[in-house]
Amino acid sequence: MEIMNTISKENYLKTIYQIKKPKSKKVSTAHLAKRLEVSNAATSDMAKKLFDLGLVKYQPYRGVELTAKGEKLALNVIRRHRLWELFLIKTLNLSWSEVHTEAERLEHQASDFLIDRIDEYLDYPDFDPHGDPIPNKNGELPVQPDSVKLTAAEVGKFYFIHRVKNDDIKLLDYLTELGLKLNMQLQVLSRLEFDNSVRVKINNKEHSFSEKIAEKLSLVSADGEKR
Amino acid sequence: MEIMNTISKENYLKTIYQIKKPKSKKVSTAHLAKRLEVSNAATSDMAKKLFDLGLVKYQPYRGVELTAKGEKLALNVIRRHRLWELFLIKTLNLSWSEVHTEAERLEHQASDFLIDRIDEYLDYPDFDPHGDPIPNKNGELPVQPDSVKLTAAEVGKFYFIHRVKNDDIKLLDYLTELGLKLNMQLQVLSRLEFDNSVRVKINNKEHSFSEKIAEKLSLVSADGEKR
DNA sequence: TATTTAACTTAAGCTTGCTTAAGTTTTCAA
DNA sequence: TTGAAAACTTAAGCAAGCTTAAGTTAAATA
Ligand SMILES: [Mn+2]
Ligand SMILES: [Mn+2]
Ligand SMILES: [Mn+2]
Ligand SMILES: [Mn+2]
Repeated sequence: MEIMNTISKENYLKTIYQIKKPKSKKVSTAHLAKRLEVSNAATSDMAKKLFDLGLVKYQPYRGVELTAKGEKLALNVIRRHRLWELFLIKTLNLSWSEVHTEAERLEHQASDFLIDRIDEYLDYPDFDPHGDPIPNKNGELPVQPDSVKLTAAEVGKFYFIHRVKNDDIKLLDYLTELGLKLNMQLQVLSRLEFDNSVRVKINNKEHSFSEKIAEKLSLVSADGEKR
Repeated sequence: MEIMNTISKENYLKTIYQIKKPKSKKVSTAHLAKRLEVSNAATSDMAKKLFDLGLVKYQPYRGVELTAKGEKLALNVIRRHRLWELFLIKTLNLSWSEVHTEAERLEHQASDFLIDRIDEYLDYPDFDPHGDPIPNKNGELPVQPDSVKLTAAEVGKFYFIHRVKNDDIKLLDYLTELGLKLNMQLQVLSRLEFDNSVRVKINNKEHSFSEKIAEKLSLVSADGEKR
């Protein structure tokens, strides 16, 4: 078993990394299948191949887990994805959702050389346009600031928008439409007990977000900073 | 037979377009095979598939020729390639050969939307970094200026470097090393009858190019222009 | 024009990454 | 603790894009 690096394998590794929980790092093949929109049979099959390549631990009926080698490759795909996103936003000024869609395909192309040049052009950024951390070329993640989800933010306090989960393109488009951008300041006005929706003030405009949306927004405290 | 657009098919179409002569547009499967570095059997096989898709005319033992539909697709791949090249040169300042290698892979990725945004960013350029014409989104090529190859240029006259054939990366690197850039002015000093090598002056430095190199350089007359 | 050789195609078979259908193994509720 | 249901895997098979080996056709040459 030698060599690898196909688009399909890269997507499996990346997705395993994205799905895994911090504690139990095991990912069921069925869960993987759902995310990748392929049959369960296909993921079982691939699990065996990735195992033979030393990229995952795998025991039938017990799910997969990335090995150190597999995780490094996964982080490299993620790095490529996020650098492409930031690069396209900086140069072509695309929107959150547009950039994500393109990066989904470009992440598998581009040599390491090109990615490093993009990294250099962007001055070695720590975060991508959604606030997601960008692994460096050694696969190390930048230190992340303390953040809370909007669902858990304190009423009355001021925050900066630090990260927007980009697993749903519709949401990204909606937030873009509202004029929301990363690093904007935000004040939590109130939280409705009935449905856990949150009222916030951004740029002197008030917005109400459902719990489902609030869950996707991560904030860092703006205490002692410019208001 | 429906749908298409795989990386492999795009490369076949592009290569057929690149190989074909202006008069007889037929391309032998063996010639294609050599250029694509696959077996003859593989190109015969693919010829049938492209025929079934209505992208080439093909009769066994008679070579292939692009249909209008096939040519349009080929030009679109070429458009994507050349816009990527120019975009990467403009933003990241890569060299001729670097940019060509990356574009070779990126040409198959990127949505039409992204390509149009790159086109817009570059202000709808007519030529790529090697002086190759960039088809517009309808597959139309820009009007090309009258040019001569350095092999046929007049001794004593002044020209601008208009185009450098980029089918050999080693050559591109060599020319880059010499400091050659597109649109530079050049004077033909002499031509040696023995081997058809040419002496030229560029930027007040003299260079001698073999016939093989001179053939790769296209020039436009600099008459009546700044010297 | 006949025959040899070069050019090209077809046949058979491989790998990758899928699918559906037919097993297994786990899990969980009784 | 047991058996039905859920979760997962294996088997068989397909399409794409290759390969090598065995034809076939066309071209060149005598
Ligand atoms: Mn991907
Ligand atoms: Mn992102
Ligand atoms: Mn290509
Ligand atoms: Mn070019």
